[in-house]
Amino acid sequence: MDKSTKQFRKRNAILTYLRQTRCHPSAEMVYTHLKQEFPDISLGTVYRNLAMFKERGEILSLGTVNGVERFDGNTAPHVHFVCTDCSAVADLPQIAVPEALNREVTAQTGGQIDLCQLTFVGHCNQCLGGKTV
Amino acid sequence: MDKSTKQFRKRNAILTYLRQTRCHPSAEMVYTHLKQEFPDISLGTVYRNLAMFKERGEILSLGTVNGVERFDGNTAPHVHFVCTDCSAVADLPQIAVPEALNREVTAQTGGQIDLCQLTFVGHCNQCLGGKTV
DNA sequence: TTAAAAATAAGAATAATTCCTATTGACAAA
DNA sequence: TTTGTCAATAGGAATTATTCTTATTTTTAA
Repeated sequence: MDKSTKQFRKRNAILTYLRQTRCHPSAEMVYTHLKQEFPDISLGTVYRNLAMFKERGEILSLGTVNGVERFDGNTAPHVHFVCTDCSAVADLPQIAVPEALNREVTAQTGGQIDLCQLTFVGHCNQCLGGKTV
Repeated sequence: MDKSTKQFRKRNAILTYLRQTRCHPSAEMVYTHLKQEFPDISLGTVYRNLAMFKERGEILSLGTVNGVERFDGNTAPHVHFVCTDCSAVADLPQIAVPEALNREVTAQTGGQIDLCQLTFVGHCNQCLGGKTV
């Protein structure tokens, strides 16, 4: 199976876009973007493929922001900042998630940890009014 | 304004339940529970009051688990474990969120941090099959 | 070219949440 | 006690995000 053929054009475009962008898009945002290259793409295709990639662990769901699910093509562990005003999601690559926690949590719960999400929620500089007076 | 009057019976019952329970309920779960004491309560009332408490910072939204928003009456910073199989949400009071991070994130983003959410996502002991073979 | 399989489009269906409007309950003034 | 007013609520309609279904298209293989 050569996944680079035309057969998977749209599917691949979805994954490629998620890996390139830094906006942590929603299904709707992915749809709007791909519409430029594929005017006949359907929202159902976007949802279906996002669910498949998520299932396979090729992308991550960041949970919902103001009621809309957001995705991230960067599966490496990193931290996010969410602005509840404009719904922007930004990476905080400088902040490290303490790694030892996974083992500790596994020990405490007796369960299996798939991923660890650290998210700071607040208001971004822009929404606060721009200049820090 | 005396909020302990009959006038706010249902509103207070919602907050009281959220503070007492440890199940991190959804709006539906709150509704089902309060229905016992208030058979004529409506789901709209639950949603409206949850939104109000959240707005005021009296409760927290933990984000969605399998598409359903979950709430927490415990506003003290603490960590959660989410099972994506049975949608259970558990507290991990032993695990501390590194406090110094808030300042660091504020510095990096130039924004304002309202809260910091650390969530471990995986499968609980029970859903894994119970016994650790 | 034809058949079979996978991917997709389109839109219907569903589920969670929000909105709207009439009703109820609380309280103060008469 | 009655009446007026205002906030809280019930009930259901409306909305929105997401999933499901079915027919069509595309791809690959023969």
